[in-house]
Amino acid sequence: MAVTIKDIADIAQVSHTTVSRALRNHSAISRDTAVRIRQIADELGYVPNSIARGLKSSSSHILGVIVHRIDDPSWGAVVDGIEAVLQAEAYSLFLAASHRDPVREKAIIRNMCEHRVAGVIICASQVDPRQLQQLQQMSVPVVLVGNQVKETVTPSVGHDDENGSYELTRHLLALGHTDIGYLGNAIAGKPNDDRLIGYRRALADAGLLFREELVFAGPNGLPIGGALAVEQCLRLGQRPSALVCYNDMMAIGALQVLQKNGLRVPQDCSIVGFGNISFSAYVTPPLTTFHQPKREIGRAAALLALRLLQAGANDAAPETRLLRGELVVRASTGPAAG
Amino acid sequence: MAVTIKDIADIAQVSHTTVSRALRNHSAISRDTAVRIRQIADELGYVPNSIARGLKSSSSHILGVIVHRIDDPSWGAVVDGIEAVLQAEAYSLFLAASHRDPVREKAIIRNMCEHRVAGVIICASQVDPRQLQQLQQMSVPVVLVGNQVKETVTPSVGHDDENGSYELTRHLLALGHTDIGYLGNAIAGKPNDDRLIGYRRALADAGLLFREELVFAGPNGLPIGGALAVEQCLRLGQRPSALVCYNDMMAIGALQVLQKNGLRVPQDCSIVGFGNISFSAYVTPPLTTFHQPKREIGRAAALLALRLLQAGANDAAPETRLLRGELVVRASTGPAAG
DNA sequence: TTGTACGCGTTATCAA
DNA sequence: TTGATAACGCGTACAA
Repeated sequence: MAVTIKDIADIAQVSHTTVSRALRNHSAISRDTAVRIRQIADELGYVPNSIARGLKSSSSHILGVIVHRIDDPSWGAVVDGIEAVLQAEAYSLFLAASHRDPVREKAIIRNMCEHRVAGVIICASQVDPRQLQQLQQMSVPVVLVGNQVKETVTPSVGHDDENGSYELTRHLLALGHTDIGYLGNAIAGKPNDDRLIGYRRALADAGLLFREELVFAGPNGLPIGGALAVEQCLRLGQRPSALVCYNDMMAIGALQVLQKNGLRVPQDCSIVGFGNISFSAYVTPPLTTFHQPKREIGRAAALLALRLLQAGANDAAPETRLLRGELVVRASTGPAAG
Repeated sequence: MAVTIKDIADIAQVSHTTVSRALRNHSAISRDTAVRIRQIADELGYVPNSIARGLKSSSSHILGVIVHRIDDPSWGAVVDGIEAVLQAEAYSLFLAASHRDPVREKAIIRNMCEHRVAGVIICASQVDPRQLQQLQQMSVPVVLVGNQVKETVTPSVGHDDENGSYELTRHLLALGHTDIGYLGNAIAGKPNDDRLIGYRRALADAGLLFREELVFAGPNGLPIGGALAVEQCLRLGQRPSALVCYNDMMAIGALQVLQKNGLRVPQDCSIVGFGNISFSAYVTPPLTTFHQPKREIGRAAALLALRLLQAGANDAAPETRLLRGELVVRASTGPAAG
């Protein structure tokens, strides 16, 4: 059994109240007793029980974070940013992975409610609105990261997908490309839509027609998804001189397929990713991409969540912050041939 | 304020004791009242307070996990494996990142003690023994993953570094290589030592002399570390025909430098990594490496931790499990020239 | 400056 | 089958 303030009180010959106050630097305690009590506490190896404290104060100092997968290079940095803020603010982090399974997601949210988390940050999830309701009913503030739902009344933090895609496409246009394809992610929802919109807007701004036949969709956002999408593209006889990919992983998969088919990148086909995951710099050729400030997004989400739960959830203006990234030009893009 | 069993009791006109029993399927409760009470609980949206339950039962159903960084491709999968087991066993996961900072690490462990975690899993950390003592004093079982300390009395799970390195080196030897270099990680400690041992043993078994001048150390286990190590190697005029790298990230960095210097891989120099991170398959050429069953390691660590805390920490035989991986041959290795 | 008494939400013991 | 009461460890009015 762990040491309690009562144990300390017995030894110090005072009441447990006095011990409680002494350890929490309460004003109305004589210096002598405070010092004496702290020394005893140290000797006994006293560690306050935050479960008891939480019960009393009905606040857990825990934030829940839900991701799809923990070993996902695009989200690890976001969680790392969240964790950094929480650690600085003496909050703890409850992490759970939904694996895109609604049943699991429900169980996770239930579990977090049972543990009375002070807030929840949900990453890139198409959350069932009923789950959110559950949280709101317990007046647990929720912050979405990389919101995937169109109409949102929930505070969220993300990056400007449309802008990123616009800049990437503009980069290719500036290199003289006119036949630019888009390799999308069929299961991404809103981010994919937004990136497609940015791509189309850039084309339009350059006075180019949008061509439906240059848009392909992979079954997921992994290298295999990019590989399948580009294979479909090649099979249909399309040979765009440049490809905008939903993300870096898909671009990497597409890159491999192009090279396997004897196409040189960027001489025969330029290619851009999205996200600037660390490995995008290490493929051959290094990938031109759009940097998402992931750690910053995580930090912003955590700060927003903390602010919401301090505000008492009453004046929770459903704020949405979009952080901007920046174009990272590497060697996978080059001038259009001819 | 959330709904409590007392609220339910008031409405159902019973005592809160009865409510507690009804909700927990206690035997001595009439079917009628049980059903009635459960219905009221549902209507009110009752969610049990596990803080209160934890205070009463002095068990938190929380496991703490400490990693260096959350966005680390080598550890994400381990944590994902841990999380999967915990979720299945209705445990929650407390995640914290130490960033190799002893001060942070201390604060993290303190925090976990305050939250009365049922157990702690520490990943790849050179933990200060005094911290472990703190945990043991609270009789919190600890499981190490990828133990970095030589003499261990703490249960741990890991992979067989020496064996992996041995197999990789043997693969190169079988291809006819005799000048094989080793690019180590200066800050890795035991894993690096073990991998070096495996490399040396393979050389010895093949009747080759170990040559100190073919061993180089990078300042870290990142691509830049591999790049610096191989640059040092080249600068010193050494031209091994094959390189064994501490891990995949270093191998990727080294690969880039070799190619930048006009050396073809594998024709001029074969190279192997370690770990089989997902991206090792997507560099050019795809990397020959040694697969570590990371998710399995995570699962094993979680299961071990749960077993220890159920055993009551008395008969905690300091078990050490080493999972074996397997050689993954890709295109970065080829026959020795000549 | 210190102590008494109570409550946070739940479970367990004992009695009815 | 149900209820009254105590207890988990801590914080805090209120009293001394």
